[in-house]
Amino acid sequence: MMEEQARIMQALSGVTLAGHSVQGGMGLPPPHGHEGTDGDGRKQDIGDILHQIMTITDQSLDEAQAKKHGLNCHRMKPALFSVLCEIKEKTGLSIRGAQEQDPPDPQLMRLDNMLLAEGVSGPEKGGGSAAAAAAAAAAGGGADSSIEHSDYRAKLTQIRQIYHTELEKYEQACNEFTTHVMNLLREQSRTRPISPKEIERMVGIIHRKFSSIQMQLKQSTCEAVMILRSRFLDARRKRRNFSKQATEILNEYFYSHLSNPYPSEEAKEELAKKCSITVSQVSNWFGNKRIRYKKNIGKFQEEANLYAAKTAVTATHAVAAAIHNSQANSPTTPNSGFQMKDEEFQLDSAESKNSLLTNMFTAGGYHTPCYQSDGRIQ
DNA sequence: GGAAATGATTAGCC
DNA sequence: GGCTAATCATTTCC
Repeated sequence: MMEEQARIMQALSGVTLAGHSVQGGMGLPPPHGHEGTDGDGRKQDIGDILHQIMTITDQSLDEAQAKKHGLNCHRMKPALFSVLCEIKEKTGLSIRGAQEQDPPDPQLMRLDNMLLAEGVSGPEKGGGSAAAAAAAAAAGGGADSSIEHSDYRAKLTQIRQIYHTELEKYEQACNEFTTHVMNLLREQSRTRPISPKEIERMVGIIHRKFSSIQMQLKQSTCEAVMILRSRFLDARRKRRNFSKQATEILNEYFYSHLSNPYPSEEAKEELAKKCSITVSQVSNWFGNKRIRYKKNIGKFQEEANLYAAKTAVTATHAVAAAIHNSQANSPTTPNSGFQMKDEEFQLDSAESKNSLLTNMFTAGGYHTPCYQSDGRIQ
């Protein structure tokens, strides 16, 4: 009985994956200690070794499989196998697995959260449009910013695509490798003691290895997003002057509301719309304008006059149109008396407006916007 | 190239 | 939160 067990043990230890029994089966000479002492002897030894190797190579797989099958079918094999499993269990080889339930990695959680927030991972919501919109608002509205916005989104979409492609590749590779290793271990479990727990542990190790690769991918993706974001936000400093038309609209409003140059939220929105800029840009503009005007009224006088004249012309046109309409609608109204030359009216109203504005910003003038003690215009 | 103009940012105030 | 005042950074003008 004991003799038989020993024979099986020897056979099992000599069986390799391919099913070839190398040392015990083929009877190769030991590597040291039996070499020939002369040259001819050595040649003979090498020749023998080569011959034996050739024998191994020539040996059919079927034969090896048959041997292996023979061992597996041996009546003592299950008993011996369970004993070996028991011994292995006792040595604590499979205990480690229980301690490898790691808590979620905070670094990984941070990366996941960031990728989710930026719209790289998770369901596609326009490729981080919220971040892009926020950045676009800071960078300034208008056509240019919408170009930058779409540029940002396009680049983010690119990053997203690369990320998902790579992630898919990793997952596929992980699954393939896991399946391969599991099959290998299951196959080997027929010839050596491998418990299901051990296979599970091995799968866990593989998954952890692939997770670390995935983390690197996530880290790289986050870095790419950060670089893209910082580049995009840096564009804020590269300001562009507003269009002439926009500046005119803002100035017109400013000088026509000189006594109270604080547009309401609605007015700001309207101006923003007209000027193709953001509301915050309108606020910035008025903030700058108020302070610069206040600091140097004299310098802005000419500009004030110009816009006052413009406003007057616009108002005149509106009045003229109204009169024209009323005349058209009431044929009894006499035509004479209200027909003024635009040029004359422009001059008159410009002059009157000029004096009005001059008065507004000189001490004692009726419309002088009184600056409060803190400098605010009343 | 330097000065002036201009849009944006920031700290502090209310 | 909106405003002022100071300042920065960039663009425009000469």
